[in-house]
Amino acid sequence: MPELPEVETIANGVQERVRGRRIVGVWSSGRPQVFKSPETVIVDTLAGTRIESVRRVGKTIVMTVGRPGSAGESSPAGDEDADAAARSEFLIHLGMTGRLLVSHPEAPLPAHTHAVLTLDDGREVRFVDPRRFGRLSIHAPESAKRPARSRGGPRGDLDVAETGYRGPGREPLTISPDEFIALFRGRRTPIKAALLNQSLLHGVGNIYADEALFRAGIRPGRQAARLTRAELTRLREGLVEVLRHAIRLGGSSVSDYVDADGVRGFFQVEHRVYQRTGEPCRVCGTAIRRITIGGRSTHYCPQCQR
DNA sequence: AGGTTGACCTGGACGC
DNA sequence: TGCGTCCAGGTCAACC
Repeated sequence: MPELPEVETIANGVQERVRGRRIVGVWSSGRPQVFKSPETVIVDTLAGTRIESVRRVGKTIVMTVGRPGSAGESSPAGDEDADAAARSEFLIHLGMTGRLLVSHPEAPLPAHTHAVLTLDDGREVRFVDPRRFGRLSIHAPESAKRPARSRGGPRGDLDVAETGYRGPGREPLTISPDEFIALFRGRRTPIKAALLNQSLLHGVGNIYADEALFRAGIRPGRQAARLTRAELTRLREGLVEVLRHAIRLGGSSVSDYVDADGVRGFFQVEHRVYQRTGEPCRVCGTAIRRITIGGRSTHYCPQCQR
């Protein structure tokens, strides 16, 4: 169930713990389906690098590493291309059950561990995923194929943003109201299915899609293209509200799933409809209904959502 | 091309 | 107790 808020919390928690550390060893399990890039590429790319940052893009954790000694760490101004070449991005997708742990080496290795990064202080970053829906890969920087000069504008940090991993869709937390509305123009699919489409908005999964539709008072089966501007405006607001609320809750419990060696659940916002089939709506008391849309269980209040 | 469906996985819940 | 069955869902490939 890691969706945007959980992934954001984990990325922040891992970054606090490992930023600036050097990766002195890389181990992988050899489970083929977990590795979207060849394991040898992952090992060769990461070994000996320094962790510069860990951030979230959609549902993906992006670990940016630099190769010390080359231009990576601090190069003279005007050498951005060399900078980009010395930098790589390690993409970690947690799938359904993936966890990214920062552990001391003496902590027992959990079952279903697929990759371990050993840091220069002895700690380990461990990727654990029983169900193996998670994916590990190296993002090939686009600077290599980028045309000589990208369209004007200031250089520097912007350059990193342009060449770095951008994800398949738009960011729900920063997209403008007009751009949000435009995403659904002409979409004949149910709004619930459109919310789950990562090439439109990335980061929204089954839980927050249901919760956002409830807050906006919209039935999940409504055709996306038929929603009014007012409804889509409410939907964006409901989505941002529930995502931000979950991120706030996650901040206080981050150590439970970044530092823990045992299995812990992700934090739960108090769901209003998700997995509350048959229970009374918290607003009107009507029994929450469950249907299937796009092969996913979908929960809504037949009274509050129209 | 947009839309829809099923496969991939395993642990946990449930029924008998 | 133990076995079988079903369900959870993010993403991708295959199909319409």
